[in-house]
Amino acid sequence: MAVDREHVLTEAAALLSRRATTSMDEIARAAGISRATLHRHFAGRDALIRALEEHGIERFARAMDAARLDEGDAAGALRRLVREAEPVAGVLAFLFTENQLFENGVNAGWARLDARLTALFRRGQEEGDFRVDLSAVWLTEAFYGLLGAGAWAAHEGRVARHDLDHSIAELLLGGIRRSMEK
Amino acid sequence: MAVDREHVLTEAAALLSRRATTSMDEIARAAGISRATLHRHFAGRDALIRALEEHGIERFARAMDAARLDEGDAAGALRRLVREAEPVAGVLAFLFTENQLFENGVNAGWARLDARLTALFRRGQEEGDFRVDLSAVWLTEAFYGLLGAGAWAAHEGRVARHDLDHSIAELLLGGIRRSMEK
Amino acid sequence: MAVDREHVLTEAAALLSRRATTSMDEIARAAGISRATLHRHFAGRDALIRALEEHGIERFARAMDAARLDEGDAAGALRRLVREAEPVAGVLAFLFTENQLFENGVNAGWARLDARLTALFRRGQEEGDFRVDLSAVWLTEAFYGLLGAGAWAAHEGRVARHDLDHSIAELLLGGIRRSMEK
Amino acid sequence: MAVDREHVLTEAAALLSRRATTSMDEIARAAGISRATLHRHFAGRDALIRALEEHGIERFARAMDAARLDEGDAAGALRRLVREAEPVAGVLAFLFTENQLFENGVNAGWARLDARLTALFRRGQEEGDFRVDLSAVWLTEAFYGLLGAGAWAAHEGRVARHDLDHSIAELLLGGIRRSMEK
DNA sequence: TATGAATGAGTCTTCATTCAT
DNA sequence: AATGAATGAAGACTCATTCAT
Repeated sequence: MAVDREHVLTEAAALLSRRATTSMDEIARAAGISRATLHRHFAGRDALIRALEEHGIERFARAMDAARLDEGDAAGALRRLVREAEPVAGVLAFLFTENQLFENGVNAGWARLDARLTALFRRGQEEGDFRVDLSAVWLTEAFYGLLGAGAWAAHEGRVARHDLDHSIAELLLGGIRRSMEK
Repeated sequence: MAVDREHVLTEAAALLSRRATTSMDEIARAAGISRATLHRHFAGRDALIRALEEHGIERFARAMDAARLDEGDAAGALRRLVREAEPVAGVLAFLFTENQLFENGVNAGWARLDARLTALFRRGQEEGDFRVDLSAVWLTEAFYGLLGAGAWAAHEGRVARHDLDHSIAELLLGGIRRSMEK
Repeated sequence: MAVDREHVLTEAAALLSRRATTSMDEIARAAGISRATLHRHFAGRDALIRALEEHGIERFARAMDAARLDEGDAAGALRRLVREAEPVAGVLAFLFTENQLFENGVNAGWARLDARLTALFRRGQEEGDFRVDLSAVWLTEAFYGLLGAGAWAAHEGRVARHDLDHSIAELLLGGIRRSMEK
Repeated sequence: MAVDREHVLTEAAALLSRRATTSMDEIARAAGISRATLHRHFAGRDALIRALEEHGIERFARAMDAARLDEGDAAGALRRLVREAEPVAGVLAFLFTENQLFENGVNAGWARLDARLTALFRRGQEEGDFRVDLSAVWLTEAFYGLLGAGAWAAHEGRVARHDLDHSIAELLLGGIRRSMEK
């Protein structure tokens, strides 16, 4: 009965994104294996988190690919990205708060993804679709923040998972205010 | 009365917001007192976090008062709230992440603050200023998410602290898209 | 199954009987295991003492069984009991001193053993062998007291362990005074 | 409001004889003073216990004096001693179990009192009143053991304090067995 | 390969004691 | 003289990790 790394990572992400101090024991139990086995598959706690990070990067990269960021107008691309990235929101939220990793700049993968996202916002600005008084870098951060808030709200049952894409994308694109032209 | 609880809590908030596993020793040292003294003032780690929660609630409540949420139009009130709440953003973000507390529903204080915030959004919708396709509850969550993202971005130096209020409030109110009427 | 709970308890009893403040570390070392392992087997100091109590109860109960309290005359039964119970005397003495446990009335096991002992004394009284001006309850307490004193005296080298049974049983049965009939 | 050392010692004895690990804080509170004040009057925990020891020695010595051990037959003297010593039983019991002191032989006072007690038993043996198959040293230990058991039984309400002298003295002198000549 | 058992390292917590008022 | 406050030292406890089966 080979252990399914993917499964373990998913469980780990679910737990760690809710409580950064979740113990190896809790993770192992949630994955249905023993602590020792968990250690056989991931050299240690750090390695597990590293793997989680890589897992998140990969899934987020896939979401970006699937969203075809370069096609059509920036707003449409952003909408597609929200839809594709939403399932990864939990992991992203964890990695977002797991600041040590970021501080160490351990993983160049993130920088690349951040860059792609920032590029999307910049394209929107250059094409005249997005406002320019909000920096593309800030919009990148805000994207993560809203995605995390959405994941959390859905998890807590405050927002219907069905509405999530719309809730996030529309807020991000149009803001709260009722706009005149509508 | 040499030890200032307020001071200790501020230091603790600063450290814990960045790393949830900060040890009691580190917190004590940052506050300029001994571990034993820290324990004299807060019965234990849990008690400290609980106190931090109460502290955050109180400061956020004060920010709400200072923002005079009921005066003027909802958008203006929201702008004022962002400005007043920004200094508390770090603590709020930590408490949000450290959600064990929330799960236990320990503190009714939060519910009350959430309600005030939701009421503001609802007022905006009723007065025709805010769009109604995004639920007031979701906007409440999104507010926290953006506030947290802003605090983090500023801490990481990706957004100038000086721009923070504007960045958060404008994104929240107007969204990314360049609106026609401007 | 390398660690033998029985062995650990025996060592713990030996140490704690002599010094109630013996540290977990000392106990662990005496048992030949690490502190962490000690904690793995006994959830904490309290749990260890609780286990010690159960252990003492069990051993004392076995001593009672072995002494066949109901057979022959009460005096003979008492002599047999002293002989069988003597090895447990140390633990019993500790548990008696460490009376927080008793105050909480945690363990009904004791009550049952006390009752058996009291019943023995009562039988002796009813059969005309034991005096009736000393209550059976008091004799029960006195039994423990003398057993403890004996264990202590032997440990301190003031009484030869070889004489212990005789010293305790004879004092209990016949008292100090030289009796006429002998 | 000068602190009454005697009062503090009495409270300390009461607590420590029930639980050897009673903290300085508990003792201070029981005595109605602060921890700091307790430390002003007794240089430290050890000093307090030392003082307690001396206090116990003194009171026990007085009890011996009052019992006039050398007068009349040994049995009568023993009866008087039990009566006089009974109020000190609690302290004695504590000091009896507080073995470290004994092991260190810190206090020659005890040795002297022990010697007086042993001498009484020896006198009884020499005068033909006490049996000689139980060593005087053992009888000394047994005396403490029974006194302690009595104090405890009375405290627990298992023996009426009124019966205590008789219960202890009679058991010690005559044992359990109904003697023929009575 | 998988795991129950064991442990070193480090954190939390408490206590006796000292200090400043 | 008395005490609230502060702390060093020491013990309890937990966790990530390793070992032996």
